[in-house]
Amino acid sequence: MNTPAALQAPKYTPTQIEPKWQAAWQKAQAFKAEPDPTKPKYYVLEMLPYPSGVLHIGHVRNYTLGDVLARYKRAKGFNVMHPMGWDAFGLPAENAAIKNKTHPEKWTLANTAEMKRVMNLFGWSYDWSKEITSCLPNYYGPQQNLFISLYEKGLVYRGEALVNWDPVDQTVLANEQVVDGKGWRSGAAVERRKMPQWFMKITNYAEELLADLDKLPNWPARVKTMQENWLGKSRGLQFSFKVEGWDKTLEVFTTRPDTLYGATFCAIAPEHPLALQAAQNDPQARLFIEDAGKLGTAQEIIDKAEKKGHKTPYTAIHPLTGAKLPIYIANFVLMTYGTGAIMSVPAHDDRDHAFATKYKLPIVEVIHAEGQNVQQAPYVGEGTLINSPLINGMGVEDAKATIIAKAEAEGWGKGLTQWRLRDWGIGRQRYWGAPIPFIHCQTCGVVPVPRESLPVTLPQDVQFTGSGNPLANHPTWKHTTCPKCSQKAVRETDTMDTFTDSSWYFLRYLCPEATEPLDKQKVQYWMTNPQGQAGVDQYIGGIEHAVLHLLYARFFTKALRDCGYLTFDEPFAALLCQGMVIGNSYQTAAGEYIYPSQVEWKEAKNGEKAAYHKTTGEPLKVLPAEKISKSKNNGDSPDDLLARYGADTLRLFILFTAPPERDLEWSEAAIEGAHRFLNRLWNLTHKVATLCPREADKSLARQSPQDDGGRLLARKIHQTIRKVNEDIEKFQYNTMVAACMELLNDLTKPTAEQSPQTLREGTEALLRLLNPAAPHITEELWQQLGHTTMLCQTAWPEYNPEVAKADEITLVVQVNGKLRARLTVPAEITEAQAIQAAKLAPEAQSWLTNQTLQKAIYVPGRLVNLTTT
RNA sequence: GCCCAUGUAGUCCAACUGGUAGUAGACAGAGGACUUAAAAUCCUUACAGUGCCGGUUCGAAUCCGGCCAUGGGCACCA
Repeated sequence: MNTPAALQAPKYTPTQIEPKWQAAWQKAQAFKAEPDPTKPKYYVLEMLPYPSGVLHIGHVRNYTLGDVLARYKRAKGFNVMHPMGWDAFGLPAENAAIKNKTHPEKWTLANTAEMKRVMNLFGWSYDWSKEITSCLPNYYGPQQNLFISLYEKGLVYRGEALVNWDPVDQTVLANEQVVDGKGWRSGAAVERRKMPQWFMKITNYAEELLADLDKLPNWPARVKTMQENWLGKSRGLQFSFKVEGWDKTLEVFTTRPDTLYGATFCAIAPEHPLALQAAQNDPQARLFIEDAGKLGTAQEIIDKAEKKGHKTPYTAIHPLTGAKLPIYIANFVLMTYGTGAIMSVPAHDDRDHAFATKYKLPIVEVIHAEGQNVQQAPYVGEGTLINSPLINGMGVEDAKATIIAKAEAEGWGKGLTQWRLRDWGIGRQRYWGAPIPFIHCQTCGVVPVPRESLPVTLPQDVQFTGSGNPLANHPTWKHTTCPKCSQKAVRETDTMDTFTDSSWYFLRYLCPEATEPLDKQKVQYWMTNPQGQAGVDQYIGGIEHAVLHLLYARFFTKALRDCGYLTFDEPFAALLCQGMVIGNSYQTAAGEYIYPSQVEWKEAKNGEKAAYHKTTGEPLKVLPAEKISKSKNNGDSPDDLLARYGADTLRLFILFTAPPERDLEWSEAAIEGAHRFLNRLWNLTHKVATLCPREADKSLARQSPQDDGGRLLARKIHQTIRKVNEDIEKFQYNTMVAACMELLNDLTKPTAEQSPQTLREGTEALLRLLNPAAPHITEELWQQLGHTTMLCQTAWPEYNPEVAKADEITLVVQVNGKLRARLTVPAEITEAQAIQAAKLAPEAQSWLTNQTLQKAIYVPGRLVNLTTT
């Protein structure tokens, strides 16, 4: 049905129109956001990227989701804040510095420039004047200022932590740098080592962090559950064992005091003082502790490792029975949890059972349940207490209370609320992070850097050898004088965990130029709502941040509130966690990761397909799909796709291909479909521009077309407007795009040309609905249709419920739950009429004859289910 | 190992949250039209499926229990 007009239309060339409109938006400053009391505000935020240098498809997904919302809300009349920046500190820059001899700052800033270039090609509607870069002093300086406020509030302290120590490189390793118990660079076996460390007192806020989850109805339930489990509030008994052969008592915490009579041994962490004591006269114990240390600090590794123990000469005296319980040093007990020691009840705990079986320790059943044999498998459920003189016959809860009361009365223990959450260790022995603004003085101790001397900046002339901490190794940087006594002193050489940078960036976006860390007025405008919930109105980011980043940012908000910077409790009023984009990774025999674009699939002799390197032809190992990451190179830069299809196609495709929360295995297979759709939209609009002259002030609703085709088309248009509205509000962007495709299918039917005015209205509505998803082509076509105001400054279309209303529905007739007939009935049918119609439905008759009707279930607008006896 | 999710045609996904499983929408396939031919475009169209086992219900893709597979997190990757 190509009309001459459509044939004459210019070809859709994204490479021409996309830069044109990007320039137009920039010239109009269309996305600039400043406080405006006359408009409701809307703050859309996407998680800021780590500038690896490659913008991959996961970013494209994240930022397109946010951009649809930002553009939609602008069209709805909101004053929209939509900023972007760079989480620019972190390990990869330092690794690159060691590998390529480039300075981390040079490497990082080159990466941000490259990523910003690509980001601009996508037409995301950011106000770039709000950009922050966390590795620059104008960001981390204010952060140091806030850090000192937190210190003054008592929320920062020095403590000790266990770290992965690489004895060859003399450096602390991140968990990801430990591979099979060895340092990834040096290959040396790691040692778990205790180090002085900076902490933030997040545990002060444990109760509030838990309680306030209830104030976040617009967060995904799964994220709240994960945070709740992470906080891990539990009620239990902390008590002490007297120890034979030791002058101190052994403190343990248990959530199962009811099983106290079932305790048959104790287990202590390899770093426990009693373990160290035992090691003094026992070389075997020393070896065991050293060996346990090789597991490193990662919980996963410790949990999965074979449970091992070493018996000490000490015994703990059971507080109720006086029994002597052997004390084992155990590789699965960690000093950083609770007291670093546990009572072990093998009959009713999985790990204890495995341990007891291995070392042939007694297993004493104290909770009985039918059909359970605790000698074979532990039983952790409810039951009746046995073998426990004080509490025999009780249930678990009563028994817990009784034991706690007894311990408190006799003074050997007390009931206690325990949290799984530990304080946040924020110090890093690395160069590429915000310097912790403190000075160590021999006489005055640890002294904060005076605020007027901030920022404490990183030195530029640094050697990156991979050995030790570059800041500590720098010849002059750390030497300074004490701000209190003016004596010679040294700077702290630890830098901050990069999670610190991302814990408050959403506030600094609102006032990137402010001399104070935060401009209270601006923060107040953008972060609070006269009615409704305070915080970022919609935060969007990957599910991988469900716990750490989001918990730290929540903590920071509460801490800054208590320091007087903020007036609200929670940073993010609503949260959308997009699913991961995952992809296979490809590895050469040498272990190098190859980008998917470099991979070619060829048929091998046995008929199966195998992966080969495109240029070298070398066979590649295909690894299972996982999160696209910079270390695995399993995501291509979308540059190539952009050049072939344009930004609008990519945006539309990524929205269309799956609902936002769902994980997505990357495949380009369906991208052609999105491109085809835009081409059809292009051709239709050019046809409409010539066929259907513009009648500026006639709205479709008032026009009420007379003919049937026109009326049906008008209905479809208004149903689509309604659906797109609903879908955007619910983030169902995939079905939103599908609805637009449906409308286009109707608009391109030959019959649509019989109602030119409706056809034009429909095309215009479609352009407006698609604008948030595909902003460039819709702007261009809007202009082609004769409009002079940009779409990004045009209000959202309204739908008319009268026009959208259906007048007939399909009524399904079931007999005993089985589909037997479909009837077409008027939309406003009553229940009685519907049941009557169902009983008379011809196709249902054979199922109803000689049957006695029991009841009729009516679901309005849907079905009637007739049940028989 | 522990915590949290997910599982529907050959593929990606719909299914108004317990009510017609697909004339939701696409990709791929087949056939046709147009073309000297190809690409592009348009038209027509087959196939078949709720991971497995059990339960609740008039009715289950949807709720419950168990299992399997996949993904995310596990505190120094971000």
